[in-house]
Amino acid sequence: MSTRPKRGRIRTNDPEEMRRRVIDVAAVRFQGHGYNATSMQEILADAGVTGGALYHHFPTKKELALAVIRDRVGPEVRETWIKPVEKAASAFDGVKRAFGGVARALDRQGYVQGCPLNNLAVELSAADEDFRREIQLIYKEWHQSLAAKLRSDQAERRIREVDADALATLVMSSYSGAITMAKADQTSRPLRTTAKQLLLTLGALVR
Amino acid sequence: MSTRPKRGRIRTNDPEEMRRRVIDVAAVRFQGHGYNATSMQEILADAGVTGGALYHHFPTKKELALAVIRDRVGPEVRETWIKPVEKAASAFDGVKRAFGGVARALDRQGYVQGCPLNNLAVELSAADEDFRREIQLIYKEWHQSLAAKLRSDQAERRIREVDADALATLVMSSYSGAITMAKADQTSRPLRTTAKQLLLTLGALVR
Amino acid sequence: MSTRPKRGRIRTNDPEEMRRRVIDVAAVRFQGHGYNATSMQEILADAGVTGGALYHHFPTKKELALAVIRDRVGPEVRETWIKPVEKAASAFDGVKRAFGGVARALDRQGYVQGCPLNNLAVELSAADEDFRREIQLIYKEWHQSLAAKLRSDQAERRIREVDADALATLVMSSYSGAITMAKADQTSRPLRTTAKQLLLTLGALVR
Amino acid sequence: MSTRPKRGRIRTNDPEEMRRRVIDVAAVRFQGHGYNATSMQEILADAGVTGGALYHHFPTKKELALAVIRDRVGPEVRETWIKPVEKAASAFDGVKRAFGGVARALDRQGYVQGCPLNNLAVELSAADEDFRREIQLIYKEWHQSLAAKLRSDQAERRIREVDADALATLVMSSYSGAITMAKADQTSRPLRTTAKQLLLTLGALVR
DNA sequence: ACATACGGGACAGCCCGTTACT
DNA sequence: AGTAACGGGCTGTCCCGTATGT
Repeated sequence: MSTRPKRGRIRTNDPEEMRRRVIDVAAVRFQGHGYNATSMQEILADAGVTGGALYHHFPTKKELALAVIRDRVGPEVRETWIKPVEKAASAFDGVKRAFGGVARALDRQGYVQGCPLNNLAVELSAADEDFRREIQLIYKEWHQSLAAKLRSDQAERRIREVDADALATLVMSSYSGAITMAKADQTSRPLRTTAKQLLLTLGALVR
Repeated sequence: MSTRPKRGRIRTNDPEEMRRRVIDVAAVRFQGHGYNATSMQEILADAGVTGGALYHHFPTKKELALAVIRDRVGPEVRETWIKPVEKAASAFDGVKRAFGGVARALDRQGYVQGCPLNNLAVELSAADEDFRREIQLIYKEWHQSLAAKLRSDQAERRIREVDADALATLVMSSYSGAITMAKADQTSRPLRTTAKQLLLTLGALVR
Repeated sequence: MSTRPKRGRIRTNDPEEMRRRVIDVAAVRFQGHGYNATSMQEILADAGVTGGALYHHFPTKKELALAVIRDRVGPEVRETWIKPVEKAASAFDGVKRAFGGVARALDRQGYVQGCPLNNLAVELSAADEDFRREIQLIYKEWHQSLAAKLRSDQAERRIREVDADALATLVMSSYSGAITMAKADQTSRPLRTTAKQLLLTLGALVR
Repeated sequence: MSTRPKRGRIRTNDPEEMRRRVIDVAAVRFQGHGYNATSMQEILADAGVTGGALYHHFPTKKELALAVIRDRVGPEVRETWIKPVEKAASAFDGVKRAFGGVARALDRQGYVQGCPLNNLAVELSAADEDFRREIQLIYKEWHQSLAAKLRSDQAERRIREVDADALATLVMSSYSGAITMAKADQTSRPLRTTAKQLLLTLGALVR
């Protein structure tokens, strides 16, 4: 009547930690190979977790992916775009920092996996409405932060009048597309070139 | 005692047509659900082709996908971007037409599947070098056509001096990103907004 | 509104029994048709086991075959050769019993499938090193038991001096070859004839 | 209306040569991986022949294997056993030469694939009566040549009276088993040891 | 909370053989 | 005599999810 498990595995009974580990691994894999090309078994093995444990926390693969989007992809966009822009002296400056930060990160890694938001948006948003909604929320937050910065620039008369929403969209579009092209090129060049040319446009608005 | 095959289908021995049918179906599916989410069986059934026949023409799924990229995705980019730009009076005009054409197509369809090049680039170019190379070729062709148009505009003094290559990259980036966002929005709006704002930038160059 | 599974089978969660059933069926099939001519589906169906269950216990066909060699072929050689020889009054007697036992078994069955060790050794030991190693272990154990018996015969001066290792090898060779020829003949005759002639040789050693 | 083939392959129109090439390749593969583990496609590719051509000469895989047995395996046994025994001064001498020849051949090759007759006998003779019959014919021929030599030795009073048929069977059994064990050992040792010990037995008969 | 055992069904790829055609 | 196109069916493996048990 011993209570210890029959074989190997140590049982930690730390649900928070387990959840975190699983999501971390899943985030990395979904980012690296995509959602469909990643099997639950890969995640299990990598996280050092058994099926029972995982399915206790995440009843389906989809549920896990939604958690990844909410708890990892969202925060990452906030970290790489929203915060830098908010802290920056101007929208121009914020965009420059964000692009630059990502480009440097790509160069450090040596290979280009692309942006998690972009990857999942392309792979999943047409296939499943729940995924799409969750992804869309992040795009919205991102867009709002950029538009807000542009509007505050205008309010403080640092730049000429423009359609802040449209310009924010252009910034996001060009970033997203650039990172896709960087992935196809396996180089940060498209990202850097796009940044340079986009900043020329933004710079032209400065009074 | 009939002499026709007992339970088989009628054989036509028309390899070209069979190849065409398979690639067509595969192109649609890869575009709609992505490469990994599409099973060979789906393609078989949809194309009305047997396993043996398909295997004869495309020994692996990858081989089929490479054929799709070469024979369907490439031509489609040529049709929607390269030709319109070439025929247009100016780069500004070409970009406007291309964006407009795609936006109208999206609205006609009712749902947004995204751009085949973009979808496959995101899903496959980090996972497999052969895919990446093939995709990259299309990007290159697209970029060259745009840059060439910009340079000819400059040569004919229709626009101010700019870095044609960088500007072409920006156009491609913003288009690619816009279509991704349109997919996440299931609406042509991000595409139209991006187009509007991008064209403002291009318009500013016109003398 | 019953609470039992809608269409599934009853689950017993008896891994030992399930493993046993699968290995039993596999052993019979590998013996009857050979490893390569036996499909996993045959084994599934015959053992009344689902793919998932089998995959859980034996991730590959090879793994299953290794288990068959260890848990069925080895014991069978022990039963038909090693134990009879150990229990026998002399090596001569042991060899006689072993050959006789197998010959009688063949006649009872009506058809000759050969010796499992021999069959797998021929089919697999050149193709895969892991198989070979596992098979070789059984040969070694067999050889040791025979040589030990011969040496004890010599020690007790029941037989003349001979190279016990070499003689043990000859016994094994002639048995293995005889059973192969019995298979080709579908008759126990080659086995009986070989036994008779081999025992003449062994008998000549008796003082 | 040109008559030349559309693509690559050169057409030689030399049926004899084609047949020979196919059988050669098949013999090597059946010997190396076994009948069931060898695919027709491997043979096709290796022989540089198309499916149609092969199936023109051999309607089924089985038919091809039967041809291999008749035209390659049989002759090889004749070459390695029957002729050496016939030419030898005595049965003792013939057996010595045959074993020695094979052992040297194994050492030259570096790895042990076993004896083609033995391999096919084990893999196929229980599964298919046609194979068995064809294989059995070779065993019979082999047996007759050995028994005849032993009888002529007796007639010329070189050896004591023995049951020539039984002794021939023992020789064949021990050779067959020895080569199987050599395969499992991936060494010529079991063959050499068996030969040594068997020749002691035969030597004891010499007057 | 978590681990093992298990259910079914799908996956890409390969099999042997045949048929249309030159 | 020989080629390429093609027909179906089957292979081993792996999938996601659930049930049982501790």
